[in-house]
Amino acid sequence: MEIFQKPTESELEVLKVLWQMGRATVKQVNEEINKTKETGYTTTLKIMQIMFEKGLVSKNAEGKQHIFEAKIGEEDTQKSLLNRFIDSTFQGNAMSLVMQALGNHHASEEELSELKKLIQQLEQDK
Amino acid sequence: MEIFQKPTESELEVLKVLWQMGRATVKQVNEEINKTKETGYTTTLKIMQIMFEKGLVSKNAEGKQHIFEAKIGEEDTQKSLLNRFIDSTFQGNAMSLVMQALGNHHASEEELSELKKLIQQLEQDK
DNA sequence: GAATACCTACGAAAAATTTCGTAGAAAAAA
DNA sequence: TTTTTTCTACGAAATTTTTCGTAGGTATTC
Repeated sequence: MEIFQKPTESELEVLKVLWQMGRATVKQVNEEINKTKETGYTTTLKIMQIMFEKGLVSKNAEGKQHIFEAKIGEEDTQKSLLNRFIDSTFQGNAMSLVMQALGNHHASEEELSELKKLIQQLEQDK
Repeated sequence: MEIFQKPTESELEVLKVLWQMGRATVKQVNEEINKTKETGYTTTLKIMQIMFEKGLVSKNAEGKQHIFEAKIGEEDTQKSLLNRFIDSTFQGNAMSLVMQALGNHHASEEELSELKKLIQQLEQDK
């Protein structure tokens, strides 16, 4: 993977909104972000402009305003960030991360059985 | 949790060395880091001084040199960073992270059976 | 068509992080 | 005791990221 530059924290927030909404204007993204954290319009705009330069989003003029879309997928991004995180924080030991995540967060029965299914699959693929 | 300030990337590198060695001088830490990435002595020193101010490490004069130790535990730190990561990148969805981590990284049979054991435990604790 | 509202572009300030040069103190060697 | 080596302290430069003010352009309203 590693096809794109690592998004910063702020950029990730923008991406989350775009993934959720599909396409959105700066105004919409900014409003969404402001539900969590007060941020000026031009701040969000600037972040999105930088993201455009980096190729993280696409822009499309529509009348006077621009419609933005994420150019990198949610799963791919998560995968890439996850790998980096495993390396930096868990010394590359993915299993250790899995165990900790399981231990610290409540899993529903459904989730557990889904997980078991995945494990069975992995065992078969040996 | 959330008892300590989030360590930066550089600080995490230092912590990793300290966790591994227990106690170490700046020189030792710097040498260890240099196996991966060229870094000047004073750079590492500065990082460690900042970490001391933040309370992430303790210092102990021993002769002219100082011996450092991590003041925050590896597991606690991992747990805290993991939670933050799950929130920022996986929208708080821990299971989704677990699935991706399992899917992307090869797990040995041992690891898988250990994992199954953990799942059984979780199921019992219902 | 002038005034107003709404957007984007640009640049620079502010903040956070990383890097390193220089000075000076303590120890070791000569 | 002088010289050299080895460390730490301090401060500032460089870099990266975040924030925002101001200018200018396009549409809308009166």
